[in-house]
Amino acid sequence: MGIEHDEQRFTDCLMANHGAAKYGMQTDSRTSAPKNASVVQRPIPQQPGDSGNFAAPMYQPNPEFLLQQACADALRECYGQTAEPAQITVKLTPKEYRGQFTLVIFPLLKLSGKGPEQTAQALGQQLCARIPWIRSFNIVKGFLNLELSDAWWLDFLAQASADEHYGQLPAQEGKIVLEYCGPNTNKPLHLGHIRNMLLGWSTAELLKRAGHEVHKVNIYNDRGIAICKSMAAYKTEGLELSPEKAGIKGDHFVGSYYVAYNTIVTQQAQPWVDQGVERREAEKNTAIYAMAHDMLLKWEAGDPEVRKLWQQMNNWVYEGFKETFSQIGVDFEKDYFESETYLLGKSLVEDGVEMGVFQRHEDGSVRADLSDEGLDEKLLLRSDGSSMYITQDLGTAELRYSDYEMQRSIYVVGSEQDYHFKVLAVLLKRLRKPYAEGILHLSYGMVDLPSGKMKSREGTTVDADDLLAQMVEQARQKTVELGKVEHLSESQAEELYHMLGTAALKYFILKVDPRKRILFNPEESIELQGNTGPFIQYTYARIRSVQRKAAERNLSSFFSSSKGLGNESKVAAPLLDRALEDLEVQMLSLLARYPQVIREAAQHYSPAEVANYAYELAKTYNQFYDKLSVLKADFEQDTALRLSISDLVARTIKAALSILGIAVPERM
RNA sequence: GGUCGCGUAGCUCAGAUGGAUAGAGCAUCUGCCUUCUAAGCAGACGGUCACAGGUUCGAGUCCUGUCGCGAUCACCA
Repeated sequence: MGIEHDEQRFTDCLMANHGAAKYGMQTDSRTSAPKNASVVQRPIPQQPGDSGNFAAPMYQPNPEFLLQQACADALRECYGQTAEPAQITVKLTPKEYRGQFTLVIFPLLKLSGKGPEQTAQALGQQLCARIPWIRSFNIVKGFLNLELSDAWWLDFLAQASADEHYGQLPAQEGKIVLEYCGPNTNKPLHLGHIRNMLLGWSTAELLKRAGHEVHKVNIYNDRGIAICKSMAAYKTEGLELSPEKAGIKGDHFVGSYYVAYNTIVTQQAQPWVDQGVERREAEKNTAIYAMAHDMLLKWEAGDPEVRKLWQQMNNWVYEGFKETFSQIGVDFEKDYFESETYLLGKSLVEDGVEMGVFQRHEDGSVRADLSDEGLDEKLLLRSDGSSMYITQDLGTAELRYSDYEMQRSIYVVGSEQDYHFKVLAVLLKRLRKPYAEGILHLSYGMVDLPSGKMKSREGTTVDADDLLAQMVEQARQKTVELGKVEHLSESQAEELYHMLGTAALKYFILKVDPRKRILFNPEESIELQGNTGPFIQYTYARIRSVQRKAAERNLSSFFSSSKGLGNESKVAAPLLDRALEDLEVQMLSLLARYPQVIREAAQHYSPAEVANYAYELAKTYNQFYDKLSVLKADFEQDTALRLSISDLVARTIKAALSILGIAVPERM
């Protein structure tokens, strides 16, 4: 029996609706392997995307669900009461109690009509008697703690080991387009973009693991007054330099002119300010503002000279961004440019006017009255007919739908734009666009410095390239300090520093709930110990080291991940002539949760949940490693079992971290 | 002012259908490398879960109000 049968079996467990078999495999004793696991034969086809009570069909054993079912049945038999399985609360048992799953009894008292102790006792006995894979139960107050049999856990280990893509959920229907990054092209990327990119990229990966088809796209805000300011400053300073000549990365090069513009405009505006004119108004009187504004108008008119300069400066920026993307490890399937969508946006606004859902005012401006939605009146086209930020987004949405016909569009954009995306969704709905319903703003909190918000005009931003380089350098210092570079070639060492440095940064940012703000203190370096990326990487490297030694000594494991389960006679786990250790069970039950973690994290669009799980896994493994020797266990069998557990831990760590864009080293 | 979001240990964070004694890491202190990688493990210290009511057998979690912080409501993007 191969993998497919195993999958089928557990699908059956979930879908079956009568008989003892529905609770899963049958076993003959608590330490032996399942003897007749393949007896259950009820091929019920599982439709992809068919959710039912589960958002995703799961092939792994899902004890929580099985226990809910079983408890509902037990209630019927003990008290003649019917309860919805979904409404029965099954929780993971806290470590300080015996068992892995806990049935909360309190809500069932109305049904039983008995006290908590009595009800728990009755249900516990009923469950234990009927379900072979429940080994024992104990009652603490109103909580019924259940301990699963060792056979259950060994069977789980057998299946998960055989599954090369453990944790990959079955395919779901409907395409998703996920937009992230969305930079302006007048300055380099900063820490805020880093959070955006990490979140966007890893959410996309997470959704893929949850079975979705995801397309990552970028949108460049490549036109408008901002880039014209850089252009004006560049022209003012003589059009002579280039990134090559100056020896500066393209985006930084262009960004330096944006800074130069601000310096010049401040100087030029000073006389007016001295006379009491407000700074913003004063700046409009300056020569350099006039130049930038003139360029904006010429750009719209298609003036060849302005367009050429614009294209050149943008290209420099794209070259620079490309390098940063590659450093941080993010990618895009397709790029969108505001300059290519704003006209389409304008025409959509005109459509809206014709449909009567938008109003053209006397001054020529077009607005949408959204007051009946609890929003304000929104300006869509200025009185001079030029487009707005929102106009461009309308066009981009339309173009994107013609490219992908996606079911869901996810926009990874900061929470300061919550209002903007509310408006966008309403506008598209008014235009009766089929994709309006699928708009989802994945809103995240901003990154704060101890001094407050980052402001590019005040030069308080943390530059993305600088920060990455700093992290790599920090990893290098730490590694050298620990004396771990001896066996590495120079290029291997460099690769390791990059791996560790970016991991520290990525984990630091991704472990936080996306909705929350992050406080970043440039004075304090990002940790490399404790709850960090390198800690988890270290755990992986540690396991790999054990595995290398095991291979040298020709030690075999219970289940080999690469070979699968082989032929049918080997499907049953070897007999284990002892009970599992607590830490072994703890490790296995944690591993068994992985697919569920993926499913829930994907539902919440929260890579942070994956990050926290990976940490828990690594932390628990280190305890396991400390207390239970793998290679020097008393019996060969213990070594074999622990090698199998270690292997699954390593693979699961690797898989979970890969969702976060974190690579794992073989040694560190 | 309207709307939305957030207040958990000295600091940074977990605690997503309401469940047991609110958990980690950092920092401070104490142990553990002649045995699988000490970027580790074990332990100590540290909490009116902003405040006040309410719902419930049970509230950090749900509801109402108050306070504090932030965002947003532009012919900016």
